[in-house]
Amino acid sequence: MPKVDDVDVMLLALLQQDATRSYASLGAAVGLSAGAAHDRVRKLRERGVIRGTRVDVEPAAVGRGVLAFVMVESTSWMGDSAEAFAAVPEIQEAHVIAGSASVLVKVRTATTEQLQDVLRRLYAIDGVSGTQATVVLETFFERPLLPSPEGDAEPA
Amino acid sequence: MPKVDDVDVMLLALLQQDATRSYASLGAAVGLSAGAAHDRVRKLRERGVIRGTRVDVEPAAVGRGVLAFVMVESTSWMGDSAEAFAAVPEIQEAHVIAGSASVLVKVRTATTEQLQDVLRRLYAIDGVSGTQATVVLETFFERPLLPSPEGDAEPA
DNA sequence: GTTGAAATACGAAGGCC
DNA sequence: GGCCTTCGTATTTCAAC
Repeated sequence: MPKVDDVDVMLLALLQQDATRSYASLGAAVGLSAGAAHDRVRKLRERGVIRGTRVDVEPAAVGRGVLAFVMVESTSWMGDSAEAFAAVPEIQEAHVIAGSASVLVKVRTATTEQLQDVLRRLYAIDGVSGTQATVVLETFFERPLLPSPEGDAEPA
Repeated sequence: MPKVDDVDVMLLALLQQDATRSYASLGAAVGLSAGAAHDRVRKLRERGVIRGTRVDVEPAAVGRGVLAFVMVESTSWMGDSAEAFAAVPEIQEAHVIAGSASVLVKVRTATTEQLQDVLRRLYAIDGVSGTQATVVLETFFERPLLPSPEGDAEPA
């Protein structure tokens, strides 16, 4: 199984910024033909490096303007509780963490009342002994993993 | 300025799952022609409801296998420090929060050594008085805002 | 990895409800 | 105003080199 090389990383960075670009312009940016660029991207998809292509939706526009992070404390091992958290649709992310709390979840709701209701449903999960919610006042930024390619890929 | 209606939400949900779908199949899923679906999606982009289209990259494949959340405490107002956080490329998200800490950041690095280096750079930001890092042991899930359409959109 | 050709999808225009 | 159909064009996708 081949590794991700520099050209692959460049393609990934470009596609993280805008996945609607044509393979022709993609190839031109990294010094490849459209066919070769297409082939590389196809292989990145097959290998699971690219997990999918999705639109980025403004949360407030779909009634999810309130963002909060919740530390979920528990009395028992939570490693098998993924589905219990997934059953709460307002939870966008759930991570098992090292530290005093067991699980950290990222929650988006329309209102703080709905946030409170999510906390209630979190308490209802087996083993959950407490929650500590932190409401976000302002999001500085949310961005892709790879840095945007500022200089072009192909110097003379 | 028109609101986002039910059909729009369905389109957004489908495009959050897979933005490579054709407008024809998209339209079929919501009971519209390809042209009408295309028109709606174009307007959603124009209005900023769709902020962009991006590929979802497996972090471990690009040397970002370590995930941590860091609470950044400060002695002064951090509301104007967005660029200072943005200058650290390993920071994927930065949010101003209510509570004892001032800023919550999501960090992805290759190793815990690099995570330590990020903490060092956070301390170097003006006004930062302390950090509290929480390392993620396992990610249960990270998913789009809108629930996946399970039943089809067009019952007989 | 490149080139070239066929199938497909995009994106715009015009008419209809 | 929103939706449908049609058309020209660009893009994808696959073949052979």
